[in-house]
Amino acid sequence: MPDKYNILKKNSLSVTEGRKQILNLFLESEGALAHADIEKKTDAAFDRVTVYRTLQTFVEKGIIHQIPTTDNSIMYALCRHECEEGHHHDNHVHFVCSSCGKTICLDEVTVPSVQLPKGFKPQHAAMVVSGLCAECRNN
Amino acid sequence: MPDKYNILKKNSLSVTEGRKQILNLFLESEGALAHADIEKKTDAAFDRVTVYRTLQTFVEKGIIHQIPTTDNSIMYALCRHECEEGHHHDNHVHFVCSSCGKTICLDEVTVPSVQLPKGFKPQHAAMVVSGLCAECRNN
DNA sequence: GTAACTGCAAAATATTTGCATCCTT
DNA sequence: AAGGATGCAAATATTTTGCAGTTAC
Repeated sequence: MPDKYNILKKNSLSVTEGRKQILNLFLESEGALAHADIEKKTDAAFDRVTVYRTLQTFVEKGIIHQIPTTDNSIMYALCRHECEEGHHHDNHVHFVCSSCGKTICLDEVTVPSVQLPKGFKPQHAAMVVSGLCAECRNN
Repeated sequence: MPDKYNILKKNSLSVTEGRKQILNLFLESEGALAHADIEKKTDAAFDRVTVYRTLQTFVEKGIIHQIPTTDNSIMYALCRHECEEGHHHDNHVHFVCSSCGKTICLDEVTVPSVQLPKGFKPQHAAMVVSGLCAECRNN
């Protein structure tokens, strides 16, 4: 099982209180988190700037990945599979529930490849599906 | 061919100078535009607030659609096909060139459907592919 | 001890809201 | 004339930067 300490060490990052707690939030959360979520969940124990910098560092190291949104925010989620610096493997579909608002990584659903028009050279593809999650559907 | 006046009329919007010019930008542009692009291209002829409100109105009416990004911005592009209020048909793949930065609607490439885990009910899917566009590839 | 990390202050940017005025119909 | 749209001012929110002090190794 993933361990805060080892994840940080493996990425040659100093093990600090802030990084441990923020990483923990991701490990515990089933869904993706936005910058604002992290501030709330840590009860503003850390400076807003520290949160920005921590998220940026985690993305650069490939510990978390960004999920595109349509509302001027970015969602972040753990990279479950092997991610290295500069080489993310967040090649899975993301789901946003329009009822509860949760953003979930569907790790087992791979982004299908598409045939692009002549000349285009694809490097990365992201897919976000919105709708009702299993829980909200039954309410 | 699409006509500014008719597009606005059809959506029961008053035909004003700002709306005509902003709509024109979209009609002329081959790619998607961000709020900032519009300010630049109109040479700040309109108040920043007017641009916000115009974009919001256009999205609500289904004249343009939003393209999700991973950088705290939203790109907007014309809905080429039939879009009605609340019912967008922007069911095509978007391409972002990592070299020139352009965001392009690949109207002819449909977002493939994926098999979601049990219980999830999909309503809408967005797909953004990044890589090199046809032009940048040859440079 | 040194390099890396954090917090604070402040600047720069971006977005929203209210209201008076102007324009479209 | 009436309702809708715009511009301006101002409040709010978000993100970035520099630097000094603190912490991890």
